[in-house]
Amino acid sequence: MAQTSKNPPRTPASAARRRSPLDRLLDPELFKALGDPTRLLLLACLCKCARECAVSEIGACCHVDLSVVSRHLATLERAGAVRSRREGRTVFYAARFDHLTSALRDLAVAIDHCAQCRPDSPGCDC
Amino acid sequence: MAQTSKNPPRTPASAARRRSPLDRLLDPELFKALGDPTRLLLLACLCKCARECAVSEIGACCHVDLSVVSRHLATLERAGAVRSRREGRTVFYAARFDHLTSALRDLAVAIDHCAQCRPDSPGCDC
DNA sequence: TGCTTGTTTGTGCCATGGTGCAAGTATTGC
DNA sequence: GCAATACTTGCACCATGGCACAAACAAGCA
Repeated sequence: MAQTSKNPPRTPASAARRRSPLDRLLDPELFKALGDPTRLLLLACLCKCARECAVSEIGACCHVDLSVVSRHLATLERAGAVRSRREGRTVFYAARFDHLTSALRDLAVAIDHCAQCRPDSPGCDC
Repeated sequence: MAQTSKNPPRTPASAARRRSPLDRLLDPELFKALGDPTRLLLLACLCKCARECAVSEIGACCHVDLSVVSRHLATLERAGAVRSRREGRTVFYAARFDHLTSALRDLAVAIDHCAQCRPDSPGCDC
């Protein structure tokens, strides 16, 4: 079998062609969702509260229109950072702790793996 | 002393007022830098190669102008994801493995901490 | 001093996206 | 049904940002 594919790629071009766990974990949607200060503030509030919070309640933590808060929360939900649940007229949002931490830790593991791979180290799947 | 400040915040509004490790770790600049697909591709290539790569070499891994690659690399460097070093005419970029993984792991730890804090659990600094 | 290579910076174009306001939808209570 | 509450969606405005092209800058070489 191709032993070469078990070593780190020699050039960025060959690295781009090769599939690795990194490609799945470096999710642009998640990082794009976390790239806005207002959204980070909302997410931080949900994490700190560590419970389900209503949209109107969450809106009190920053100075933007409630419609903007609603949109930001929807963006965070699409990215997998929070989940929502409707109860009557109220929609509750909560941080997805497990999903967030595993996404971060899995990525850290994948990056560590790349760092440890050397041209002469077998078993590399970077 | 204020025992209440040692419990999780009860509302998102009070959570926003409170300083916690999360506020420092949820860095918009880092996530904004990681929020673009082209930049993620460049970073992935640098991680997979696990060595210093020249700008022109890195440019071969995606189909955008070299000037765009240069700007993306500068953005990644400002965010702390990569470092650069000039050697003659050539500028070498490399992934900052330790910085990246510690940023991710520290954030995971802070989020975990929030998840475990309960209103009756003392010592909370979320 | 040119000439070449490697990279960055200036500029304009265009798409994306954050925002407020207003209108619409969903659900409950009277 | 009607009004009130809670949230979402439509829309217009504007700032940001990714992009290509061209020019400038940096460094080595003839």
